[in-house]
Amino acid sequence: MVKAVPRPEAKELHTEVGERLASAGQRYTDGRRRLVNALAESERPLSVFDILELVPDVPQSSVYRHLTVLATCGVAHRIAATDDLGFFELSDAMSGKHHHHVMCGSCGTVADVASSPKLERALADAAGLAAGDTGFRIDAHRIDLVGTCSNCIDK
Amino acid sequence: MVKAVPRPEAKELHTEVGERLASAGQRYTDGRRRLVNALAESERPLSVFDILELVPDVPQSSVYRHLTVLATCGVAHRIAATDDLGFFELSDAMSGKHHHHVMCGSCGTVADVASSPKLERALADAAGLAAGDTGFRIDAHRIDLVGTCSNCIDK
DNA sequence: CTACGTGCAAACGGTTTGCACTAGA
DNA sequence: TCTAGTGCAAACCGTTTGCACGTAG
Repeated sequence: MVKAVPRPEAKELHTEVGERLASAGQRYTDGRRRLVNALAESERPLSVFDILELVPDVPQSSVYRHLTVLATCGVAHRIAATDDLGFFELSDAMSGKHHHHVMCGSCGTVADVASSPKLERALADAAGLAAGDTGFRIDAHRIDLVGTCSNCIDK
Repeated sequence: MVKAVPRPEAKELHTEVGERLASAGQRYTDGRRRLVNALAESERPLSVFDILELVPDVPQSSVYRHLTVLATCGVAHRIAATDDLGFFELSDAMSGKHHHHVMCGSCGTVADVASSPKLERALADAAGLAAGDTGFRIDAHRIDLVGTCSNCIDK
């Protein structure tokens, strides 16, 4: 089963988001609040299509604009999916949990997976090696497990 | 520095690709051969734009079609980039090396990074956990280190 | 000879943007 | 009041596809 990732209290979350927006010279409007709620209440990343279903009275273009703004403030971010569809979720700083993703290669569903200290340690080592090899400064990592969801296995 | 990932001999590679295509009822034509060469000779994944520069006499639509066919045969595959641009590379089965990627969040450049036994072990554990948590069957994994390339650091 | 491959140009679809109007602080 | 937000519709751009011709096997 997919476990719901624990989120901070709704009030706390909105305060935090409001502050982040304010410090970027942005307002926390109703549409943005509803969008944040949709992301917070979902236990998995949402596509823009999902969001439009959950918040039908916000037009597409606004959803994209809001997501851009929220991403700039570090509130939300886009995750790379298997296909061309973009998925969005609240960032680790908001949800309070560092995690990775597992995605279904068949239907494109994405779910969250908690990380582990062991994995993170191994990743830190890998990042160090990569930095030496390539001259990159490594800022973050992304792990996507690709598989088949229980739904698609049945078929 | 980015190390060139060792590839099998050019002849071997083309033989292998030819066989894979044949068993899918596909022909190994000149355009496809040139495309495979471009991918094999590059030490990093290529965007379609890159490919069009390297193989200018193959039209865009053919590049996409070839990539689709090669992906179906397991010869090449698309990797998820930070932005919306698609990058392609020969699959591990062709290059003989399992590896991951490091990508520049600023300019989008992607480079290859070798994996390590330690990292792979940690990943296998993580995959096991994820399978239990989510009911997914895990088939593959993808690690992308996100950073800034030496070129962009200088700026 | 026949099915698959190729090239062109038009279509597609997710995302972005220009513009005129509204509303938060 | 004054700047940022919003909604609509059109533009964008990477990718896909239909069709007629070419070519590998």
